[in-house]
Amino acid sequence: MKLITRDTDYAIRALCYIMKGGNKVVSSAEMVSKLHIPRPFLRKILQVLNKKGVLSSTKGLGGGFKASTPPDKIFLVDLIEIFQGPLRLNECLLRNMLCPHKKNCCLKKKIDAIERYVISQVRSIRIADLLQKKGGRHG
Amino acid sequence: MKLITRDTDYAIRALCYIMKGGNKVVSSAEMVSKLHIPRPFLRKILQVLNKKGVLSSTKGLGGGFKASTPPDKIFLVDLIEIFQGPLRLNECLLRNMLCPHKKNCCLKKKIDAIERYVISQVRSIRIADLLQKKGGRHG
DNA sequence: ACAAATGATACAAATATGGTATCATTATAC
DNA sequence: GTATAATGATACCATATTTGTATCATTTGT
Repeated sequence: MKLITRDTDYAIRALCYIMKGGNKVVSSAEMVSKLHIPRPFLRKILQVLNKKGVLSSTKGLGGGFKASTPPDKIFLVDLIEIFQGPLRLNECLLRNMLCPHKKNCCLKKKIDAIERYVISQVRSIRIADLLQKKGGRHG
Repeated sequence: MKLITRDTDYAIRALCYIMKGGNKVVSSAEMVSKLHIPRPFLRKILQVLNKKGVLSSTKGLGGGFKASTPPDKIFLVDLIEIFQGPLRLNECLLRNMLCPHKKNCCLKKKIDAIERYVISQVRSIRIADLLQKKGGRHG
């Protein structure tokens, strides 16, 4: 089970790279060569971040991406939800129908509690927290 | 992202069913009809639980499965690991090689902390805890 | 006009999940 | 000892998700 899938991870790396460069416009080509992410895949990810308003893009020669949100306003949970959908540990479903004992299933209750904790944690982690020199994510 | 996959969930249901019946020998056919789990899938799951020593089986007419471990000695984390492998939230891998900044990646550290919490929680949940009349999992 | 960049979108490979199918083996009842 | 009811072993398959690839259109700076 992965809390973070590869696209989310790549998105984090790209955002950190852009932020560390002082949020100047960075082309996908530069990020590909520095971060070693497959080019078409990274481009797709950047386009998603653009559409979601995390990044803004400029086309044409000298174009690229910059952040449209400061790094202390971008939370890990947001990126997870963009690329992986709502963060849920608890998909206790029988086929298509819901479990008939859903209401008072005590396992569900316990997992819900774990889920709430995990969400509260990833909600507290900001891109800004990942920019320290030690412990960076530059490649 | 699912903390518990369907096979783990079915395994829990089967174990609870057996335990609630006082740990008498129960056939897979009975559990299929009572728990509404696809027969070949449940059989496969029961065979795994047998091999792992959680259940013991008897063949032939009147045969079936009973628990070989009391319900307060079977932990959720064990079942998760049997069916889903080691519980890891943190599969921060670049292709096949490890991330070069693994050592002091601060995102990894944060996720590790979350992971430790989740593991401690699922380690604390026993089958016995899921057997209360209210909040049961009988179907 | 050309080149360098992104936008949009469709396709594809690899893996994980959820499930089937079949035949062999064992044990009980008669 | 044979029929039957059960599990054991194992191979196969369908679907969804993840992780990409490929292509062409559009925009912009020189």
